[in-house]
Amino acid sequence: MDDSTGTINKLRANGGRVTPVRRALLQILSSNKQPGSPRQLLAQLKKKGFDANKTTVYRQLEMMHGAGIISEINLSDGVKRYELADSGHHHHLICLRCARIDDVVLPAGLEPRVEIAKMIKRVKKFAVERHSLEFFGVCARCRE
Amino acid sequence: MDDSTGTINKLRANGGRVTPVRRALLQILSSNKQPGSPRQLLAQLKKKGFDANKTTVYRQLEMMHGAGIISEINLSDGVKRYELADSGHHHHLICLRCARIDDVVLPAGLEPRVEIAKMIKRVKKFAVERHSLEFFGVCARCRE
DNA sequence: ATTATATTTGCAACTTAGTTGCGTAATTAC
DNA sequence: GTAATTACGCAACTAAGTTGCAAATATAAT
Repeated sequence: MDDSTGTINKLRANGGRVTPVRRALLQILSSNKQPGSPRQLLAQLKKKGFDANKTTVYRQLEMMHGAGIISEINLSDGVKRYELADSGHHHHLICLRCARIDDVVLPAGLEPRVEIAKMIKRVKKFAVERHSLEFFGVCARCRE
Repeated sequence: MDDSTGTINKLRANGGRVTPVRRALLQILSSNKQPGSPRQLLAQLKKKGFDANKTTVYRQLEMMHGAGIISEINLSDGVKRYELADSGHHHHLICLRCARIDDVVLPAGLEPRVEIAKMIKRVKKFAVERHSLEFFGVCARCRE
């Protein structure tokens, strides 16, 4: 009963079957400290002994993303990254030197959700469903 | 003396030569209402009678981006888009139905730059250099 | 437990974005 | 106008991501 039990139930709830590859992928995602690219996740699967195929990984990620189990992150390098969705609403700090990705949770007052969404609806008649906010800069380690 | 004159000077200032392709690209970028992908920009070039090559377009965009003449936008579809940098700091509204991209300028109070950057430096020791904030939702036209 | 059904998987081939090396062409400086 | 340098076009390449289909396997029904 590790961290991935909850997400496995979510899988079942979405009519998905519980296969070894899926179980392993979820376990990997739940133990990863940083969002992983399909390529990295595939490598991690192989390290675990699964001779998985990239097609499978892409399909799993797509399915789990659609089911809201994982969320997708787009940085500037053209590679998608995935992390468990239940890690709470947060944003990312991307280090321009070492490429490390850290999380940051903004205090409610600074979170751009509510007020800005209202203003955009009023001025632009655009209904915001979600936003992405990423910060690029230099991390603590690289600044020393 | 159209809108692209200024950017052509920026080109010269950066040691760049003024070639027909560059002139045309800048003209296209300055008349585009939405950020354009390399593919779109190449198509626009061809429509103007330049039998340009995609390599050239990629190289131009990279160079102009490096020189700060244009800025790069990364959405969720794995395609980079470019717009003139001197259009002022703004964010994008991306319609999930029609894929149209609109701009929005946030009032100073709602702009996540200053306060959040300070807080991130304090708490995470991370020095923010730039941020990207995009809103995904449904545009006015598609909501009717 | 066994079987039937539907989903998942792996493979190979494909598409699209973007890159690299190099010879040719064009711009700028003289 | 000529030389030096930069930009261009082409072809070949890498890497991300997709698609069709046949074989494998998880689930549900017996």
